[in-house]
Amino acid sequence: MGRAPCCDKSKVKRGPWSPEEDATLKNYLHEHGTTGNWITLPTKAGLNRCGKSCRLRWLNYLRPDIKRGTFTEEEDNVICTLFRSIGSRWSVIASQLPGRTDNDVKNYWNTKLKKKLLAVAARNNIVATRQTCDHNIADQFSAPVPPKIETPHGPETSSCLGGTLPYAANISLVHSFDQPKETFEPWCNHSDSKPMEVSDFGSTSESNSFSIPLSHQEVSSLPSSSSLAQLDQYHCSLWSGHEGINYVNSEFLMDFGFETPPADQFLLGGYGH
DNA sequence: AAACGCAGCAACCGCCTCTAT
DNA sequence: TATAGAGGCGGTTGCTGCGTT
Repeated sequence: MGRAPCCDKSKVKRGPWSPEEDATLKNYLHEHGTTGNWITLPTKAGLNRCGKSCRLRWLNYLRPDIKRGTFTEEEDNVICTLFRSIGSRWSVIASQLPGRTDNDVKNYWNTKLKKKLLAVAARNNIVATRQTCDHNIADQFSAPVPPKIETPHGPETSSCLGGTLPYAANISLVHSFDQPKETFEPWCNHSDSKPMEVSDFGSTSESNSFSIPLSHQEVSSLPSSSSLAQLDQYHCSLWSGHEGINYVNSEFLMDFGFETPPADQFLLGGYGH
């Protein structure tokens, strides 16, 4: 027997929100906040809606800090990078893009970015069929070794979608996933690297690392097969750099329907160490 | 002008985790 | 410790508008 639904769907309104409903919800939240209970909120606010629907409407549309409009190239880079590193964890990715919602990021990925990446794959002569080439694709994205980026200011600002080798390929997961947690040591090829916010990613800052905060829930929700589960429970740190890079290129291919590579393959294709 | 196809996006569904009891 | 309810999330659906034929 499954869970009881959160509300009687036959009695609540569904579908697109009217401006009046938006105003009602907005006004109520402005005056009372969520009071910690979305389920009872619609009744209190005088809305004939499911509480989850109210929550979604607020988070994805009515929140005052929502950023609209097209995604910038920097945002593309962040999405590509994080998708490759952590997969389709849209809420985590969105948390690194101020004003963007997980729904926005997810829609953007599904409708645009994925196609762009497929186009890149096509340009690299990657045959996007499961039958022919899991290994072929992995090869294509992990080799040959890309040229080192000479700038002392970290990676160039080229789009991850633009070149023959996506910019995001220059991102590394610094932890060795095979290491037991107790001996976990962030690996970084730059002694002067320090954490920075992903929102700074793509800047010319000398720092070329960033970290992704993970809640306990997020960590525990990782699939058991994911070596990310071995990471520190609150911070999964990533570094980008121009030397000694570990490539995780095959990871994002799972979005194209390919198997997620084994954890140890995260570190394949690196060079310089 | 109508029909059709496609892209974009808002919204829903159902599962998982957390938390209170 | 077990259980139920709520929150949160990712996957998916379906509506709408626009472009093409």
